[in-house]
Amino acid sequence: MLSIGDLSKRTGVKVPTIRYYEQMGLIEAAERSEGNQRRYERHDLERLAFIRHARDLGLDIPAIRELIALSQHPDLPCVNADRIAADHLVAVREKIEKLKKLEHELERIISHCDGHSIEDCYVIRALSDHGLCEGEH
Amino acid sequence: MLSIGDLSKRTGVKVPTIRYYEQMGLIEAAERSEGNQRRYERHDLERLAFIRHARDLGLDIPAIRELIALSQHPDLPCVNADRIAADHLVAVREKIEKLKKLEHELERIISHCDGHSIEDCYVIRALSDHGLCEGEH
DNA sequence: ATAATTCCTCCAGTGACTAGAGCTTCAAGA
DNA sequence: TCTTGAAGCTCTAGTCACTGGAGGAATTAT
Repeated sequence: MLSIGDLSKRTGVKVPTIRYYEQMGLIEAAERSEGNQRRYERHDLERLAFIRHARDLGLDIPAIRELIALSQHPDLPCVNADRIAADHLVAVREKIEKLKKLEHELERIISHCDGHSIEDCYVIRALSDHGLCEGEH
Repeated sequence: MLSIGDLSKRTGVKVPTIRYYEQMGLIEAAERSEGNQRRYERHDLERLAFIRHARDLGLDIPAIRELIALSQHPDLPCVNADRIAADHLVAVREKIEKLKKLEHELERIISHCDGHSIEDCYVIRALSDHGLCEGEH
């Protein structure tokens, strides 16, 4: 039997976050001690590790809820789980593309600036005048 | 003289967002018509375009506030403006790196799944067992 | 003159936590 | 057994950059 603090230390998930996950329905409401404190078992440790891992991969809470629901029906086909992961991969790739464009644009703006006065500052000028940009954004 | 709706159409910034920027001190409180409606001029159009552009580049509101303040002192050296842009570039690069790791991990997880039942689903198994991961995350 | 559109302010919601107030329970040492 | 300090409890509010809606006033078009 683990206290919420023990569970937190073992998983690296902060105490308030565990309570938040309970509230969001990702973790079942834990049993309570006589004094109303949450008590957890191995089962909860695994569930929380699953959630943590999914969050680290950037999945949002509705997606995690769905994955948990799916994982409780071992006999179903796993296309839905695969779809969630694949959709997320697409979203991650889109974000990378956007950020690469930003990176490129920022590099260009910074490298054009000679570091003298604000008056001639390419950073400021580029922001003021979209015409100085290369890509569309 | 432009209404807030005109300004919105010309800049692509939504009406409530313009009011929000005013509240955040990025735009000066506009003059008002007799009936208390905001009236803008070319000056405001430029300011809003500047803000929009900076937001598109991913700069946050405090950074934009600082850039605006700097831009109003043309005689100052522009190292501070350059620093804001450079710091942001570093942050963008870090985000890209993180997302690339995620992309890689998701690709691996998805490609390992044979698409049969949840019981054997690699997506679910990988989430349950961090030991199946390659990188640290 | 009337109708349709746009504007106003104020308040609440988004996602995924995080922090604090004020109180209760637990665990360890004296 | 008593005490004390840490950890737990609930509830509320704050984060960031908006976004949306209610309810009412002003403006514009017909």
